[in-house]
Amino acid sequence: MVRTRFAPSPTGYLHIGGVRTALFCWLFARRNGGQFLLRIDDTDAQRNVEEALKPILDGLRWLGIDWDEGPDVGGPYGPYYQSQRLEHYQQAVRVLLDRGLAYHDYATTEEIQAERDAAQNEKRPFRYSRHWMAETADDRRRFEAQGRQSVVRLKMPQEGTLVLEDLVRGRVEFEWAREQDHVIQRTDGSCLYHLANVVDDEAFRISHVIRAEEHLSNTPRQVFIAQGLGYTLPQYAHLPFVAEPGSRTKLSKRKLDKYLKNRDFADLMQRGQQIAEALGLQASPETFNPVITDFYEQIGFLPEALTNYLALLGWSLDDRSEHFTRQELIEDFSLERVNKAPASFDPKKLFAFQDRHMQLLPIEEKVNLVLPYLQRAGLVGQPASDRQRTQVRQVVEAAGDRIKIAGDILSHREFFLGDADFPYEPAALEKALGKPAAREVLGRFRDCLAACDNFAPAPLEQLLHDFVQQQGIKIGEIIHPVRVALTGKSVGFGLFDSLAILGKQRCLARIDRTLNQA
RNA sequence: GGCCCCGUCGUCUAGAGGCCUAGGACACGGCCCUUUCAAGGCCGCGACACGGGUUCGAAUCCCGUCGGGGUCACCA
Repeated sequence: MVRTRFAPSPTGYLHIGGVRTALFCWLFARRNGGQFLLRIDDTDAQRNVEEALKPILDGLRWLGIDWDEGPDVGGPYGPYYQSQRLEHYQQAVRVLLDRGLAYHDYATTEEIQAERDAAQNEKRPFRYSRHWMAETADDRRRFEAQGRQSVVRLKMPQEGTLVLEDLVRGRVEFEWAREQDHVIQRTDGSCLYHLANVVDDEAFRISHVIRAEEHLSNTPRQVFIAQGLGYTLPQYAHLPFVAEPGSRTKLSKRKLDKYLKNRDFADLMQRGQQIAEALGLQASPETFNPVITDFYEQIGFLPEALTNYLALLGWSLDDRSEHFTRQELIEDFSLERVNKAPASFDPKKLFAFQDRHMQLLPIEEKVNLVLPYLQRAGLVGQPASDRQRTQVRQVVEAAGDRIKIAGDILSHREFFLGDADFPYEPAALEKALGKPAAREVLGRFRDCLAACDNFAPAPLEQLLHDFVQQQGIKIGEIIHPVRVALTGKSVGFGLFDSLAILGKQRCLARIDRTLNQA
């Protein structure tokens, strides 16, 4: 039975690289008819775990990454919070101690540091001298009489080689003698991640440990613990990490300022901020930026598009398949086809995937997607009236592929504002209607419209062409002024669609308002 | 610095000795379509890090060099 797990710490946000790891774990489990579980690594938690966990669980759910066991759903091996599993870890420490694979150590932090510094000065690799190692009860009493406190350290082998068959990296070798005597239990009796991790993976019957590459160097000590405890080793698969845009360095939330200097990244950020602003969202860059999953949910990305993009970041099926639904991903995913080299995050390419997925979305689904944005911006009532819904549908249809993300509907807000309320772009107004002659033409066209009683796109187009011919003008001379009069903008979707959506009364009102502008 | 990992167009990648004059996608540039903006179509630009081997033949195998990254906590 394949069982994989994703083990987030409750940090308050879901990092895009973390999602990619979770996605691969999930895909692998689903592909193989196995289970995917969530474990919360909160051994070090200071803050309110539930609160800090919420954005993470929400993000995973939004992406359709569901878990069979874990928070909210429970499961037979729970609890799934490390903070509630302390006795398991302490029990494991006792076993390691009994078997002579770990020892009580009474060195102070300063003493360890001194050894480290000495090694540094002599340019040799640091290895703890075990000077304050207590292997007998007598030793312990002696050190404790000095007022010393102990931690428990791993007693790593002094020789030999560990050969690891990693499912994505292949054969990897480590020399045991290079490994440190890591602390597994603190002075206060609490346990450290590596120990907890191994104990839980066994307790949860994890068959495949799929995690980011940064854990590769940690694997030997975990293998040592697992073997010492008599566990059967899981299969390991170390994924390449997601790197910064245009770099090979690991993507990190903390370097936001640096990423914002990247043009593509900044563009995405700006696009998001505009939407946030229109929604009156408080968008602190700390929690609202393209490194964090929530950002995409907020501004209206399609979860399938993000998933599709992320899956291709380090994995591919062949030399041409790019578009995958979630179901196709499940069918086609395999660890054998995961790359070894890190892949850098490309906001432009992500956007291209979003574009493609959006284009394939049926119109009604698009309407459903977009409606909440208009409602939150106060442009459409809640619930929307039939008339409003129809209008939204018309706008969405006319906008076509111009709506790349759901929040983009807000850049067509003029259709939902009063005829006297929508703003004009000053430059557009000046360019299209600055000259008196242009205003005269617009006036004449207004009369034409007033006489028209079939306000559908096709007849309107005919009407305009007839008008152009009669007046002996170029089509651009009328089309641009009309667009500005109707929408306040120099760019937008098809003019005849705009006219039809607004209807005769509103078109005339808007043209009159424009003509009355100074 | 030690150890470990990685190295094909700017980016994501295909490639498991001859199918490679290295394919696809995003981005970029040009043209076409067009009332603007998108979208779409066509064309173009553009890479095997370097040096040695092995071989009739190497992006693919071996060695070295260089470069990039990860990791070396009483963090996870």
